[in-house]
Amino acid sequence: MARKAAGRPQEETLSLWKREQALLKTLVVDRDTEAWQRDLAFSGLQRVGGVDVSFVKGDSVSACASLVVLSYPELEVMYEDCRMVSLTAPYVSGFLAFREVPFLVDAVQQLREKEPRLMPQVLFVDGNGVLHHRGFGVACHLGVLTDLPCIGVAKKLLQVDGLENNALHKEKIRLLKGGGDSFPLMGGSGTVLGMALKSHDHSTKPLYVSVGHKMSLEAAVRLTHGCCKFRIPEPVRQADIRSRDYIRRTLGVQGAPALRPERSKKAQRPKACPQGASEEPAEDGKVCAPPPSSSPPPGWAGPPALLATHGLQSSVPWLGRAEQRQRPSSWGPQPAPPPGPRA
DNA sequence: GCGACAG
DNA sequence: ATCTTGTCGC
Repeated sequence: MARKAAGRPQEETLSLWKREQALLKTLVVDRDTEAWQRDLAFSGLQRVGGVDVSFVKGDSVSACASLVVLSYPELEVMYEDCRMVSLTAPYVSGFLAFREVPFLVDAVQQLREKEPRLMPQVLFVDGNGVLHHRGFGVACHLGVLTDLPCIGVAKKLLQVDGLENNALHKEKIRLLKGGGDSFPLMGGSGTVLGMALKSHDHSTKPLYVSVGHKMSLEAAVRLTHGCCKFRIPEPVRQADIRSRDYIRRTLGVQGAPALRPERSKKAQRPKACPQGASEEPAEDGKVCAPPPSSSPPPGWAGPPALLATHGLQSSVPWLGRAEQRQRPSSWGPQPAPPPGPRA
């Protein structure tokens, strides 16, 4: 039943994915768009989110996608959502978003519908933003589709555009003094694609931070440092820990290494965690900062419309209209895309 | 054959 | 991403 999401996609699929990335890339905003991002203490920032996808050992399709929201600056978990999913796309370097982003968008969408007040004001994404083969990594992709500020945080340097994890690079890392120290990662064209950040005093390996969406690199690096109790930013670390625990709990009992659809109905219940003593009626204009973030200009139909203009259909869902969210897998043994400028 | 390879 | 226990150190 569960098709394998293994093997390399056909060259034509990769070509379509590249076009999709190129189009959506035009929607990326690499500057600060929110007031709190420019404040030295991030005043106004109250909720930071993190996403991650963990995998089942011997299974190439089963995984757990998680979205967590933590309070800032306390960094305490106030919302957690873990769900088992069946991956449809294989992992291909440079196309990570097509494998993981559909489920993350779904998680954000569900939060937006059921607990809008817990919507994070920024999302930390496990992977790169503009530090990418074509300048559009998973953090940009998720940012554009959710319209949320996003920060790309990778644990390893993606060697693109002239960037190399060579002796010189390693030496620069060695020269980082304490937590918060960083150095720019300049691509061949002289553009700064990201920053290598020593996330805390006793960390040897740096973090590779890059802009995802709606935030400047400077603010992204500063906030990343501000969210690190350990090497990995707490939002992503919690998403990782909890998604792995979820897999252990789901597979631990009943032994068999198989997915269990019957039980998933009851198991995938997101939960809002009580925060300190804030269980209030909460009317709209309370202590909280203004709703999520700005919306696209009126008349703007969103990413799907842009793609349609160019004869493409979204490979991942979008949070606009329900009818847009149909079959996420359009790259399988499907007929043919709508008439358009194909090779 | 060799090197690269976010997660 | 995952494979993997104990061990050394603060």
